[in-house]
Amino acid sequence: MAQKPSIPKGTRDFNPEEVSKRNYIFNTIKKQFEIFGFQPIETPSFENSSTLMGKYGEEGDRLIFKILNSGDFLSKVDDELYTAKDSTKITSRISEKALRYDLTVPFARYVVQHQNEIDFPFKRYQIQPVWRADRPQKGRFREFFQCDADVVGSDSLWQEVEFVQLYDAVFSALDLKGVTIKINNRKILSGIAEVIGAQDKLIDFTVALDKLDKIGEEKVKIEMLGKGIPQSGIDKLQPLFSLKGSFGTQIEELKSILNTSEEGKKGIEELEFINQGIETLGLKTANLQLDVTLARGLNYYTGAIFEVAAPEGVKMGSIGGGGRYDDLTGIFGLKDMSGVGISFGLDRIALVLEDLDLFPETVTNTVNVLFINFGDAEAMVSMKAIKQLRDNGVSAELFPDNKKTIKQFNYANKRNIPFVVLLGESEMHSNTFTLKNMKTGDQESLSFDEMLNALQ
RNA sequence: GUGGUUGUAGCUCAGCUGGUUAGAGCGUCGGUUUGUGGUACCGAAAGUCGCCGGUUCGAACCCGGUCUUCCACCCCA
Repeated sequence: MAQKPSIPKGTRDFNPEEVSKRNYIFNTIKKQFEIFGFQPIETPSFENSSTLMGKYGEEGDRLIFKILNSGDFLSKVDDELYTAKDSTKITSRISEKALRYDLTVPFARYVVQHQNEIDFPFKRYQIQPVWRADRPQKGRFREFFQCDADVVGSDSLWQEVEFVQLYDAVFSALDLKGVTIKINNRKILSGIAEVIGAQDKLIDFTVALDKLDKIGEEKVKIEMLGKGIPQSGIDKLQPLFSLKGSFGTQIEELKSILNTSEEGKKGIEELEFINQGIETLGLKTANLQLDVTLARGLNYYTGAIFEVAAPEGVKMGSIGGGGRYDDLTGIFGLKDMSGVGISFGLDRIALVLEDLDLFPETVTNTVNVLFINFGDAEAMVSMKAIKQLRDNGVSAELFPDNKKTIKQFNYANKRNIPFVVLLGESEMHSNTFTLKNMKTGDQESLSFDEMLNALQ
């Protein structure tokens, strides 16, 4: 055997069974998106670098796959730049395009570019692959699918309520019960930072706070101190570390912490509105949980922040995330356009469903009936019957080669084909079909119409 | 990007402290007179032991690099 070919790290091939399973998830999500009134769009797999660079922070820029210019790209690099070996500067000269990193920024670009054709509020969904030059881990790939639903052009909090409902609807439809939808609000985080005198260190503060359940209270405090947050401020945070209980009790606790911060109070109001909406409307299988340590996507989120955790006992990073971004289209020059959206991590959801064995048995499509090949004369008659079966919506096929019957039966077994038709010399003469049920082993001699009836 | 980990037939793995022609199970293919299967029996094919280089009389095994796997950090779906 020659040297084995391979695929780049963090990418995957999908076999027929895997594709079927993934399509099942896609279709379920898509159906709910449409039921909720979202419309599909697609954007190119690569964008101008200038569209993407700088939108995800320094870390994000590093993880964007850059596409090398065509032609003699080095000719644009002068000797001085070349000798300096400054990767960042050289990159901007030799690469002007980059692979899509997420679906939100391209969507913002889309909205700005097509603002005159769009009827606002615009509810769009988008299911496409994205690429990140990350180091792969379990559930972390360099090419993966995101399923995004966003609304732009409305700052109504009913949208947030709707997105919580949408998460619940999708995960319920997938029979993935007990997911936790965590919610937080950027304004609360800003408010806390304000109260403890660390407005200018919001990101450092939240990054540290985000690690609370992972590294514990003490280490979080140490990290905050290290980032220059004063001890007096950290002391004020004390009630936050022991924040527990229901949505309502946590809100009360937050009110007392944030009573001096206007922004913080605004955040609390927003959370209460969303929570009240959800309490009244109810959720099918998901739980909504306030989590003040949740701090994702702060580079652009301005209000609500969402993250979905798999049901307890499943070891997996978040399977969904999202939030409100008042200023997103602002970076592309369109002011005062508020947006809010959520994302489903298809690949991780697939891993979780696999883990919990939640895929329906019927997801894998296989042909319904295989005709055994006994030679060209018989095959011709078989093909006529197959053509009629197909015209009637029955998936059927002929084994292409006149191999030993035992081989043909083995093939049917391996492909999980439920029915086999034997059409040999005697059937040809009597104008009948011997239909065998491969599960039960039963077989009977039928006319075409009887066979069609049995297979439909 | 940092630190660690993994890599032997299609798949899952074995291979003792480096020593002659690298093994097993499953799968594949062929056969048990090409009209009946998923279970039986017989037989066969299949590996530059991830790749490159080094140490050694000799390396799947030791050393270095590189790629890959998985994990932690970072970040994130």
